[in-house]
This record gives sequence, structure tokens and C-alpha cells, in this order.
Amino acid sequence: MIKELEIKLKQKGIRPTAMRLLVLEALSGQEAAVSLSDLEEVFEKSDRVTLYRTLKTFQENGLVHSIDDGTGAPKYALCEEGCECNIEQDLHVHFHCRMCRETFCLPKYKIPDIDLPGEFIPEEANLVVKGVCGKCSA
Amino acid sequence: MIKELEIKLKQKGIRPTAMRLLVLEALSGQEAAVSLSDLEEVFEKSDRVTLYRTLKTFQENGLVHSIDDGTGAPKYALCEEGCECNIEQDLHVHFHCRMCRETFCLPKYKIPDIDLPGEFIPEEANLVVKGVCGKCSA
DNA sequence: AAAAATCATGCACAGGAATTGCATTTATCA
DNA sequence: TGATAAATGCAATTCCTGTGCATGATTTTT
Repeated sequence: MIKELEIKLKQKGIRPTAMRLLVLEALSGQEAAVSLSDLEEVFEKSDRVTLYRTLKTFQENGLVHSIDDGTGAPKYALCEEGCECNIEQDLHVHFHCRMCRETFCLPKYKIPDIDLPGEFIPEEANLVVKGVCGKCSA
Repeated sequence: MIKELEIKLKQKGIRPTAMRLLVLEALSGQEAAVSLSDLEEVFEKSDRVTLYRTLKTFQENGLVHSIDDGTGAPKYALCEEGCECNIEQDLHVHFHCRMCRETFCLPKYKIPDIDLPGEFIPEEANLVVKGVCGKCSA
């Protein structure tokens, strides 16, 4: 259980400290993307900055990707198998629910290619659809 | 000149005060979207909060739309003729240059329709492409 | 196994930005 | 003109990212 998470970290070249295992475990149990503040509530005992740096480390090593859903605070979600979130073509769509304020990854929905005018050289893209999710519209 | 701006405000149901005329004039002369801080530099004498509320008023009355380009601060741009930025179908793409940090509206480029799973009810969408603009790549 | 070096963590604090409350001024309307 | 409503400016709050530095833990080297 914990062992699996430890392996996951090592595979990405991240030293498996207690803190990191806990954060990874918390992220694994989440369906929606979480913000730093969300995490802070889960780990009341820990320092905000440590969580901040933990997420940063995860991100730099391709374990999570961050989503800017327009709420002001970036959110983080575990990368799935084959989530090449650094490569332009593989960026997926995110959905932000205005009711529960949660943000979901839709890894199966890729951002369509936009054929921009020549003077614009694209490198990455971010598409957030906002609306109401299934739980909130029921 | 100023008269035109005044009419524009009145058409949208916004009382044409001096401040608002100045802000509208400043926005009209901009090719790229501007942030609150950008505006603040132009109007050094004025208060940040007033500018903030002016933009908010403009936005509520459909005179400008805001873009979240991921820089942390929302940017604002004048709506063009027929810019139905409240209506899902008409949302256009924005381009953010990582060199000059400017954000451009691409009104001719609409966000493609994403056929989401049924449980997600879309209401709006935001697509920001990041890269390098023509001026910076030359 | 001990010393040295590197890395992780926690605390304090700086800085930027959105946002609100309230008092004052300005404009509208009866 | 007097009453009412709206706009503005100032002060202050809150929230968040990010940095500096000291301490503790872990890895590496000798």
C-alpha cells in the first residue's frame, strides 16, 4: 500500500519522505484536483510552505500537473498513466464546477489543435470548461 | 471623440463619468489585454479600487471581458462588435506570450465545441494558448 | 561508523492582488 | 433646491505565492 506509493515516488526520482508519501496518498484518494489550501486543511499539523514545495517537487518530476481553473489558486492533480502533460499535444481538458467549485481532469478529452496565425508560436495550451458537474446538477 | 466613448457607455447602460471615459479611452488604444496593475500605471493619480470597480462595472455590462491567462492577475479587453462573450458559443481564443507577457484576443478563433460526458453541463469555456508572439519571435 | 555534504522541513516574513467598509463627493431626479 | 442614489477615495482585511534562514534528517564519502 504505502510501499506502492514509495515505488511511485522513486520511479520519478523523488525521495520518499513521510510527508511526500502522505501527500501522494491524499492526492491518490481524490477524484478532483486539489488546491494548496485544500491540502492544508487535510494536513493541519504541517506547514503550508512544505506542502507548497512538495507539490512543486511533484510537478517538476512529472508526478502531478497543475491546472489554472480561474479561481485564483492553482490546483493539482495526479498525472495518469501516459499523461504527457509537458507535451503540447497531450494536454487535456479540465472541467470546473461553479457549484461545488471542484475541478476535474478529463484525460480522455484533448485540447483540439488551433491553427493560429503564423506570427503566434504555440507552446502550450490550457482549456477549462466551466459549468455544473453531475453531482451538483442531480 | 470623447463623445463617441460617451455614447458607447450610455448604450451599455453605464453612466459616463470622467473616470470611466478615461479608462475606456485607455482600453480602446490597447492592442493587448490589460491587467488592473497595467491600468494603475497609466492612471497614477487614481485609486486602484476605483479602477477595479470601473472594470467590474464594464464587465457586468458587457463592455469588456476578462481573461484568465494564468499570470495570476486577470486581464481585461474591450469586447468587439458582436462579441457575445457571455454566450458559450462565441468565446474566442486568447494568446499569451511568455516573452513580453502580453495577452492578445483572437476574436476570429473560436473555442471548438467539446462534447463532454453527459454529466457535465458546460456554461462557459476559457482557452489560453501560450507561446511566443510575432513581435518577440522576430 | 563518523564526518561531510546534500536535501527536506518548519518558521517568519515579504509582497502582490482581490475585495470590503465607510465616509465623502458627485450626479440624478422629483 | 432638496432628497436620493451612485461613484470615488482611503484604510484595512484577507488570501495566496514565494523567499531566507535555521534546524533536522538522510545520503554520500572517507
